Amino acid sequence: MKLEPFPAAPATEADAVAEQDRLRPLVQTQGAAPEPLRWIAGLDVAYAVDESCVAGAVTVLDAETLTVVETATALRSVDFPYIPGLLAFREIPALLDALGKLIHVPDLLVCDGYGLAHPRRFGLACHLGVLTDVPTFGVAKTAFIGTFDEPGQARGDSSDLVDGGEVIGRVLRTQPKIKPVFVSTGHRIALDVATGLALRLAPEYRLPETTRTSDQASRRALAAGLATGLATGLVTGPAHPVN
DNA sequence: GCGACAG
DNA sequence: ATCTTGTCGC
Repeated sequence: MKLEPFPAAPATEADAVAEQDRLRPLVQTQGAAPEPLRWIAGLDVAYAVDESCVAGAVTVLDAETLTVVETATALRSVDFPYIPGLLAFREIPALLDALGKLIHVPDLLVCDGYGLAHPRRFGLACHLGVLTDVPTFGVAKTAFIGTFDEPGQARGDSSDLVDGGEVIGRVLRTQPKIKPVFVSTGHRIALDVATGLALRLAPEYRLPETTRTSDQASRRALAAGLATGLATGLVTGPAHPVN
């Protein structure tokens, strides 16, 4: 897997937007399920209470059994503020660090958040996909942009997420009568394919096993890190506060 | 102008 | 995102 070194955090919000505009043309919005599909990676991050430190985690699941075969984590100091639409700039550094520690090469990356269903059609899932060139899609827990009709109440029911007259994602009910999740293409995979995979990854709970396991891994890594008093050896990316 | 706003 | 345990309900 390609692992482009994450460029220094943008110095300004405008620079970050420019970076997204520069990379957006590289996104591939179509694609069948990866073949072979053996290792599926789940990615998530956990923040310290003051959001000064972030723990990124990647769990690799066996595509057949959905059991975790490997976990990699990385701690970083946070060098970019949370700005809706620019989430990737604060989470990707830690996630790339964690991906770099993997022994298994993922055939698919499942992100926490959005891909094309983004103000500039370049959410975290697209960004990570372009940087790694691995098929990617995002699964978000809450609405961000777009409008949609309430999907049916059965597991597997879904409806289109629409914005500006185009379908940018899908609202998917992974469990009967349970609040749906939002699926959107990240890179090299079609929305229908991503939706099908997302459903497969959530056979028992509302969220895919990929996000459940990586969420837990990131929290453990953060807790362990804070306890170990890593306040000294934290990987600090080139500091570039915005505003 | 005002409010909303992935994690 | 994070602060947070038990508890009501199927």
